[in-house]
Amino acid sequence: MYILRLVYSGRNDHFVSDFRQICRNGIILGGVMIINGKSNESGTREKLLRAAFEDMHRNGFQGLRIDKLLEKTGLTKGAFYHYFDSKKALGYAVVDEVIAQLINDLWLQPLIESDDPIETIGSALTRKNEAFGKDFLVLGCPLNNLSQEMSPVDEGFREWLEMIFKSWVGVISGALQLGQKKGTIRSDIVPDDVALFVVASLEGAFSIAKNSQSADALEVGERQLQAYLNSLRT
Amino acid sequence: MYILRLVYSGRNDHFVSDFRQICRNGIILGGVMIINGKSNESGTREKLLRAAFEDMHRNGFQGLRIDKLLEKTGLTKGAFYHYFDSKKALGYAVVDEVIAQLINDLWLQPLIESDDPIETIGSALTRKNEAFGKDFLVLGCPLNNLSQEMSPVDEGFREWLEMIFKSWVGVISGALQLGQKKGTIRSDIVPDDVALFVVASLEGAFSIAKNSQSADALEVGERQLQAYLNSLRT
DNA sequence: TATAACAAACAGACTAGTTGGTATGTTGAA
DNA sequence: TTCAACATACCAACTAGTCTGTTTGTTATA
Repeated sequence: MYILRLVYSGRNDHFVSDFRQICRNGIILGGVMIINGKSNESGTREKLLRAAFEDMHRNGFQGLRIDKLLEKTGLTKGAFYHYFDSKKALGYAVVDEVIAQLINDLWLQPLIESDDPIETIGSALTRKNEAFGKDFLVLGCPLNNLSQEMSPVDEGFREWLEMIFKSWVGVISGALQLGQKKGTIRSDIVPDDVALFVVASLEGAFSIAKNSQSADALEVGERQLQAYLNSLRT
Repeated sequence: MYILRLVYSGRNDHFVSDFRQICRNGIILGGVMIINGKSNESGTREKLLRAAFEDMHRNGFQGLRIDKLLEKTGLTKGAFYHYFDSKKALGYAVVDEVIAQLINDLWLQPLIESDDPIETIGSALTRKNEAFGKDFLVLGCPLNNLSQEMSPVDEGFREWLEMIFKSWVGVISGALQLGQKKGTIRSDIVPDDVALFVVASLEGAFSIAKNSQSADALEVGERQLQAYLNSLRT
């Protein structure tokens, strides 16, 4: 297992090309880096991380209770504070090692390798629904949830999550730019703007689906998004 | 001041027409009703409500602290529990009397009276930015925030907020249907789906703007949304 | 191979501070 | 005198974090 670490440089053109390099090299390059880390042998840390992710997904970071986490995992305070300095450190680790990973696996990697961004986004939507069960429907997008909750409260969370959002938008934008170069995407659209709109409408649909606790909103949103994306084709 | 109370019937066609009636009559009709209520004379309740809304907007309902609220308003526990049975009752009241009101004033009423939905949605976006300052930018949409936070945690909140969302989507859909009848909106689009997509993309843009703490995302989102809406014109 | 020295990986009781909520008292107007 | 509208003191439950062990594995040395 590797630990993903994205650092956004702030310049989109560089960002995307650098990202491509990283994925080949697996090292720090330009604005983005991936640090290869080794997982803990014992599994205790991973157990805590996974359980914390689940609880945070359901109750938010502020709703996460360490005692409940330990009860759930069958571990103790000693074990917890051996691996994490504080509750906040655990939260950061979840963002760093779990949520960033999910976005990377589902969206970034496939898009970086893609020649047809619209087709790849569509397949990401499909894979999302296949990979994640009802939990993600009812509980919403972990990235969006945490961002909503923690952005006004904690600057550390906010910056980390913003980085992930920007990576996501940046990669979609890069894919659209590539499409423009190849002539498959209309040249009159602004890739950065469209990419942001894609992510926004997706997160919004997620949000409403979470509220209504049904797949309907998500399906409708994705269908409309697909229609919108198809209108970007030449 | 009146207290808005929306009850969604579940049928969109009925919903919209009924809603039109209510707004004329100000009484209970069909699936939706508005109950005229009188505000408390003393102002203490309103002071608590307003302060609670601000705190909930910033910290969420679970982050709202009664003690802090009382400190802020200069009131005491006695005053608080005189007007509200519990913290949750206060939360419900904020949804019922503040948030629903905001959505109603900004979106529902204007759209119900509108002949040109696309133009009206655009003007709502403009008015939104004028009426609400930076708070709404950094703190996000109150409806979306609370929905995100409370939907998985408390069924009461969830249902109330879902009702507001459905009213919002329903009214947009109704306006689009009217546009279709008048021939100003393309007949091949599905009003319900488009309406949901509008709300979703708007909430998503709000969400990302909140995370990045800048108006950029919101402006981009709204611009893209406008472009999308214009493509629905005949 | 036996053993001392040491460190990582926990276990579990305890604490200081916080939180929503209650019980009882006071006051001013009708 | 009655009652709404508060004020104040207090409580029980909860919560992140600490402190002091104990067990288990590793490593150096005789």
